[in-house]
Amino acid sequence: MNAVTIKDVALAAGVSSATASRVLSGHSATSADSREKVEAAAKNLGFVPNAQARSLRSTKTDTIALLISDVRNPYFSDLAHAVEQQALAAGMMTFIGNANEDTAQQDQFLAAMLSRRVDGLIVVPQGLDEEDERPSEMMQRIISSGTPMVFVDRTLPELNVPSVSASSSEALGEAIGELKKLGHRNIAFLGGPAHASTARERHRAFDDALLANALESNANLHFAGDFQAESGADGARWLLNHPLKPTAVIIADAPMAIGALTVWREAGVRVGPELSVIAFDEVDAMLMHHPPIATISHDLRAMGRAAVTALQAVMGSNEPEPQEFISQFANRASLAQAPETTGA
Amino acid sequence: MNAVTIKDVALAAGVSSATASRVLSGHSATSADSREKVEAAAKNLGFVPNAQARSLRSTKTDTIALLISDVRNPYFSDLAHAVEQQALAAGMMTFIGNANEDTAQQDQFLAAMLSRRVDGLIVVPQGLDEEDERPSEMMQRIISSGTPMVFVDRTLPELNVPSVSASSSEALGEAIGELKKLGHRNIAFLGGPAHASTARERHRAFDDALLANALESNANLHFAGDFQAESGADGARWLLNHPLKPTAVIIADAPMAIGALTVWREAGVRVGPELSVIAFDEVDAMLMHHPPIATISHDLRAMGRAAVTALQAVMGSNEPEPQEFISQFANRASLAQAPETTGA
DNA sequence: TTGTATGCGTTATCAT
DNA sequence: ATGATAACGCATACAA
Repeated sequence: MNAVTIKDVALAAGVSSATASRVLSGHSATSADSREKVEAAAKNLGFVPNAQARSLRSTKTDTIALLISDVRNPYFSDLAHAVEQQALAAGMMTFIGNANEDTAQQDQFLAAMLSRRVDGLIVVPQGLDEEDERPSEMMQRIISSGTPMVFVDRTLPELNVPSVSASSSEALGEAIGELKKLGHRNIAFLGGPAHASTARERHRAFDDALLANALESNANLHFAGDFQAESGADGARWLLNHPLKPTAVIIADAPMAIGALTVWREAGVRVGPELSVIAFDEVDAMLMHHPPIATISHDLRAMGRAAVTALQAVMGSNEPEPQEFISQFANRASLAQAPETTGA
Repeated sequence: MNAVTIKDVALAAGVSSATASRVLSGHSATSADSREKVEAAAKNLGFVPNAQARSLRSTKTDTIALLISDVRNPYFSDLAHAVEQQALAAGMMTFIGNANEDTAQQDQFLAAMLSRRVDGLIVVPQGLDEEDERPSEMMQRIISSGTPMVFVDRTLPELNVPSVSASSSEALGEAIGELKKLGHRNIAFLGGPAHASTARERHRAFDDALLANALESNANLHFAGDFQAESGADGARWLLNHPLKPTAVIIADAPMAIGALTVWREAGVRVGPELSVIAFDEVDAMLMHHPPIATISHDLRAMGRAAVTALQAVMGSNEPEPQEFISQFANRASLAQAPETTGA
């Protein structure tokens, strides 16, 4: 059993617990002699400092929390990896939590982190409450607690929390331009849930891109999903039955794209020749698909790093500069000439 | 700023901090009257208990740690998700850590968890030290600290730690049987690193399955990778240049499979007709591939749940029953008749 | 440079 | 059922 405290170490080293503490935390001045003795004793006894006691006293934990909305979405696990590595380099541990696209789970994790007095929070926020359209009580509690927090990927504009996000306007402009050049006119959009800022941004950018390319925006060509695979499948079926027979489609995230592609495969729709597909998020599954799916993606490593940097600024009570990353369009074989149709 | 402690709550409620504590932690008997007052005051002041102080005193954290070897591998993020959900149901938080297939990172995370006095550990262990073939010092320290720990997925046989693992013998038996029926004789194996027990188990089961199907085992048909994509790519090139011209291949995990499939695609090798492929781990990318890749997989949700249950047994100082999950073979279009060859 | 003493926020003990 | 008080393990102000 582990009951070895700093007192035991001090005793074994023949010094006071204060000296032992000073040696082990490496701060104030200590003599070479005591350093040697204390370090030997600590190693000998297998001393593991109690982080609870330490940070209870020093009011810092050297730990940040990262809340993502879906661990199983490779997009977010990439982001998590980037954040973790960057935080590690800055000497901080990262607690990764999963909201599961659910506000209640988000709040539970945030409560646990608040209770554990993490030094800061990096959050992919869930949306506002459906009923009263306000941020969750927990969000407000965090803010009034003064715990440093930044948003990453998504944001809640009404909250004035520094955010690191991405802009897909340019990429979508390129993408739609390419589709138009190939002869597509009816382009559908399988979007995410309106409560996610990224979903709204992508939808808006889609409409803007149509406009910029002198194509008509048609609300009937927008399907509202929820960023999960099942809703992508629903969207795929919706598209197959659509009276306007769209020849191209943009899909707002990878899980939805996977759900949709599965349906189209089963329905015998040939992606590329019969239906041009562009998906947000460049994950393995997009590249393994035959033909490879054209994607719009961002540099998640950079976003993760930027989030940590922004958080550090807040922790040092500086105002971080708002960061926006520009998405990239990658053209691939899933785009092809629009098939001849009787439609517009 | 958040400086509201239980004392503030007690003061506002007009009771002692002891009573406030009793109400808020829900244990001992309290009067309906004080319960009401304390809860009101706590809510009012936005009281968030300090978990550090709490567990410093109570020597429990209601928190377990889960160490996986690669967050970005969907296999492990599925496992993480299952563990987290099950732990949540049991009232425990989960700290997820990432070893990045690296012993040093593993040990760093374990040290942090030990220092934070988690109630228990669920670990996908990295292998033994390359030089002295012994478990890392940190592993030994954990064991001698008496912190409850179970291994999941992989194990270290020399350590006598309860483990939850999978057996792929049956599934590989079926898989190889199917390949033989299709006329394959030279079947290659792209394996994982010998330090991972799962890699050894899969390799052994592969050899056994050849034997059981009256096929010859040939060490030259085994390629040693490291479970990462790049080594899968190397393995794919190795296979293309192999003198025996294998017509079928088993790949030990999803990242390696993705690396390999990418190489074969670029080399113009038609998976299925020209090369039959079976991959461990059923992830999206395997199903999106054209043709869909036959897989051998286990029920990760069940494994995750079993790991939590086993850990709870250890925490209650019971010996958990060793658990072994049976892998499933899923036949798919990536298997086809062996092409005519001049080889054996 | 080192030791003594105090406090971080909470819960357990021992009274009442 | 409740209150006063000590204690958890560590870091720091102060004194020496």
